[in-house]
Amino acid sequence: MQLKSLRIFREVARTGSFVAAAELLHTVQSNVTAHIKKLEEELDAKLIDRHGTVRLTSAGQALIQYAESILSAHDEALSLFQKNASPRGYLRIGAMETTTALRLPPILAKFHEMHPEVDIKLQTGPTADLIKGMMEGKHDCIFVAGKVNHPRLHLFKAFDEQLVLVAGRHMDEMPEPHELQTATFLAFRQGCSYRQRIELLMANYGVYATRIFEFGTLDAMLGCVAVGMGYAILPRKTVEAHRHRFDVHSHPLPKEIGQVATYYAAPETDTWTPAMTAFADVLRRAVLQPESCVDIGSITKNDTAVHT
Amino acid sequence: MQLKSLRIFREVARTGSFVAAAELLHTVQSNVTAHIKKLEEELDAKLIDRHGTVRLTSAGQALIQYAESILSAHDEALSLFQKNASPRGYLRIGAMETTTALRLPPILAKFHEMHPEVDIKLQTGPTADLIKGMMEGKHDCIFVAGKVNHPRLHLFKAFDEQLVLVAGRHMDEMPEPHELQTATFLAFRQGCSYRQRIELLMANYGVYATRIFEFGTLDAMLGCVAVGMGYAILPRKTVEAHRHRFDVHSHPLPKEIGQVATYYAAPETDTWTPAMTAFADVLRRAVLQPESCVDIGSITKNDTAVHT
DNA sequence: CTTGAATATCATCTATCGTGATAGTTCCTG
DNA sequence: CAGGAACTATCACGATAGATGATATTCAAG
Repeated sequence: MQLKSLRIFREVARTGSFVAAAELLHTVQSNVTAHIKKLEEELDAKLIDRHGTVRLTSAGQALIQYAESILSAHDEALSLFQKNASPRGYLRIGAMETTTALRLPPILAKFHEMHPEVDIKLQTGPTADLIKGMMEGKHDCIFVAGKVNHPRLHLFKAFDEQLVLVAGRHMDEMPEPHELQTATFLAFRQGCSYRQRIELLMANYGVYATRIFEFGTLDAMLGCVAVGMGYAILPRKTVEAHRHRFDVHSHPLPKEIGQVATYYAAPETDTWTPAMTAFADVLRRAVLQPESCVDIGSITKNDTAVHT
Repeated sequence: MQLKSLRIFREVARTGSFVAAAELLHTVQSNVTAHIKKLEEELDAKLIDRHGTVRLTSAGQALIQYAESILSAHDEALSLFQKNASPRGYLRIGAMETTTALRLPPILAKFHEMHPEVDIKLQTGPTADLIKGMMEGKHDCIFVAGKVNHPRLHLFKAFDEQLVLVAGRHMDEMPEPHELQTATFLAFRQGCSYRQRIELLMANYGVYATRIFEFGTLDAMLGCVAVGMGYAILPRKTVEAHRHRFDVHSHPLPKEIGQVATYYAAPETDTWTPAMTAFADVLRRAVLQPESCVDIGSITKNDTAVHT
């Protein structure tokens, strides 16, 4: 059985005529006859009663239901890959907690506005998990800290983040090494690249054993930092965006440690669904012209200006 | 896009190997490659990541969902026509009110017991409507009074019915012509063949204008006959089956009028669904060996023997 | 770097499909 | 009932696409 045959069969059933079906499907009548005949032979049942008026037999009526569902699924599948059509289906994005909180909302909003038929599935996790997840096909694309050194990867820098040391008290300058050595650090769970920065920072100060508490969410972490539980390392914009809710203070990290880029990574473009292509377009445009998107970072900066 | 290609694609996705898929589908590896390649060209997207381990890309994962639904519908359609498999799908039976009430229950019960996966749709109506309905494809098969003189019809006698004159009072012999002439007859609506018998009977008696009330259901008709509203003409077994509920009396009609056969009619066998074939089998067996089926007629005959 | 297992490519043969001409229906009309 | 119109079936042929086996290439592990 062939999809072509089912298409022809359906058209014959709809129009009630072999000739009409042939014209609508841009072929000739004899071809219609041949396809119907082939179907009938395969199923060993007359599907169409051709005595005078063309009508479906019982067998034909039984088949037409399945033909409809097969063909509609087929049409849907085709439309999913139609390049010029509005993209549909799923888009499974993986992103770090901080990126999700700070950077993605305006971009996702813009994307959803432009392509409302795409179902977005956003999953957060540390960089290492995200990369693994994408390799295993669990994410279509990911936002991670730093470059991913993997061949055959579509990769571009999405955001520049300035990391700061966050504490519950005001800091005029970086804390002394001995102070940091005994301090507790709050970080996301294993795999978060910012966490590696903590260790890098400590190493700079000659400190190698650090006490690190793990947190799953940004809110929990900032809440604990605010009450003085310890230090955290986070993007400056993230801290600023939340400062109106948490009484936290920050101090810039040395440039070579504090500068980190968030990259957008996805498999090669020829494996993309149209939804992924559309998302990459929106993302690229938002990154190049940040003004065109609502930047919640800048809004909250103004907000918090009142509080600081 | 072709069903074959989707089958191959699904198998590759399941097994994670071109070679394994080829073996399972009884073909060669190069053919698998070709089909996948064709799909990828048609959709203009890489569906499978062949680096080391074979895995679906985002595009592949998007497609596989549709492939599954297309193929499962296809498989269902095929199984519907599989001759040796247990029949499934719909069976739309049309039958006269009296046949439905008296003859069909044991047969339908037997059929349902043997083929529980078939959905039976039983519709009642007068003979003329049933024939029209079947010609229009609304019924798969019908039970009608008398032969249907149409070529290309599968037709066989299912039941012999003995028609009787039914009244609310006892009749030692046929009522006198003048009695019948002024009487009211109760019949099913236009198209019922038993109704024609009334007119035939009247003509025999030289009566041409008869007063006929129309009823939609057997119960309503018998109820009205019981309270003396008029006469009815019905199969003897039908009357007997209901006599314990209605106080009605009957008298045999003259043989040439009273003898009527119920025929089973369906389009030619090559238009049948397996469900229809199975039903015809059950029916034929029940007709040939009435004992093998529970005969509600005979049961109620014993029941009513107490009442008469 | 080599090896083995897997996929891609290629040439070839075969089966299938689409086409146009023609033959055979059915139904309507006079 | 004959003739014609409209439709479907059949057929032969050319084009296309599919299946196959041999061979080349790729990839990852040792």
